[in-house]
Amino acid sequence: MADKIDRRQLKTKQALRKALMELIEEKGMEGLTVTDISTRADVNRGTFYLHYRDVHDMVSQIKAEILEAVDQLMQQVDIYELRMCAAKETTYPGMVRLIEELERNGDFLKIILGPKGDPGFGMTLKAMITKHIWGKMVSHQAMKEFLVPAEYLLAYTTSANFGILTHWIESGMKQTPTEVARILMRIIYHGPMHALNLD
Amino acid sequence: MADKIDRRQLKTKQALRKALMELIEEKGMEGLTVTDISTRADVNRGTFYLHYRDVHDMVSQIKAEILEAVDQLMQQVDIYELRMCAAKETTYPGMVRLIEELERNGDFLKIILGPKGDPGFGMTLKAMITKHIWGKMVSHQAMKEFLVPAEYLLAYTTSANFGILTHWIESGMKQTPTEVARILMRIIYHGPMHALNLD
DNA sequence: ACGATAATCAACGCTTTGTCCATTATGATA
DNA sequence: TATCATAATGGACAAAGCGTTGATTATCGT
Repeated sequence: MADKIDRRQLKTKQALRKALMELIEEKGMEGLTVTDISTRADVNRGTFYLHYRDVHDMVSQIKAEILEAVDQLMQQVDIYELRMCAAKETTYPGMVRLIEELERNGDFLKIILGPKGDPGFGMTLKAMITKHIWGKMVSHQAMKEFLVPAEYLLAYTTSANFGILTHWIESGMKQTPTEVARILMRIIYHGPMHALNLD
Repeated sequence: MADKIDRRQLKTKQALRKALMELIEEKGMEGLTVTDISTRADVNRGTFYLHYRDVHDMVSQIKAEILEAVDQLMQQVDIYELRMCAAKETTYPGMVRLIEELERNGDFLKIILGPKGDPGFGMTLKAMITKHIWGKMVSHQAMKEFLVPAEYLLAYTTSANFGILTHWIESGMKQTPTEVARILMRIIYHGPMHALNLD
């Protein structure tokens, strides 16, 4: 962290990263080649190998950065506050911050979560949601007799909320993070049926 | 369809397909090579090209077959019967049939829906669920004022149910199709909160 | 200004690809 | 069963990408 001050490395890394994003957007992840990336970045092919082992390694590093940031923000979520805010029909600030972080990486996420992206990334995100949010909620309940196995309930809620977020991202992030947070909280707290206004 | 009676073609196709599944299971989709497949299948590499354009094309054909079958079964789902069965706490036969079809292709689905699989396949499946089941349900409701945009409600319910199915597949299909159908119908009809037994 | 090191350039052997061809083996059919 | 059609084989081809190397040049930090 301390000795990454050489501008030459930064410049080529930025160039490579920019080229990667462009190429992924144009042709998807499939058949993405080192030659392509370095050519597009106007960087010698050999130089690529001074920074990354291969294409997969490069993409992995970017994914790791984003996952790290998201994990930190999720860790700070307080379930009690979350429920309180939901009851009061206000948006929980921690959730807004989380969604803002997603928005910040919108271009990459849209691709990596899209049809030509990396399913493993989405699964890791889902696992985070379970770990930090829904897992805690369910375990908090006194272990009553569930009508369905707890693991399936977790799969349900986690997928549902993840689905909302990916829909937002894939449909072009037309709502503000605050609006998305409100949608999420309403469905989370009141359930989908109530959101349908059927009660 | 009528002129596919040459056993030679069938045999090599089967061999190639078997080899593909084995290799995917061992090394994932990444770096899957024509040479690998034909070698494993004990088939001349040139012969591969008599049947498929490349690896991607081969996988696509298998995906298409499964999607075709699933689509047909979904098309036959009758929402009214589905709701009736849910109310009576019985399992809707059409849904069981659907899940049985998934079970039949379990080995392939587990890989294609897994972390190294093809995200596009899952998205297509989700789109089918929306089209055949949840889309109809929501559009059936008189268009009341939803508390959240309808598209997000669809994203929620579709992802949720898809999440249950994938969890079942990824965790090794330990429940019978009938059991999964019951889990699905309970959560669908009563909502996740009721499934938690919190009412 | 100088030493360190990042980036370049050219070349290497290697693997896979997709496409040939002539030849052999096998299935369908009369 | 004999015959014709065609599926599969084996071998070769150029093209492309890979990962690495060594000598050289350019740029950075101090």
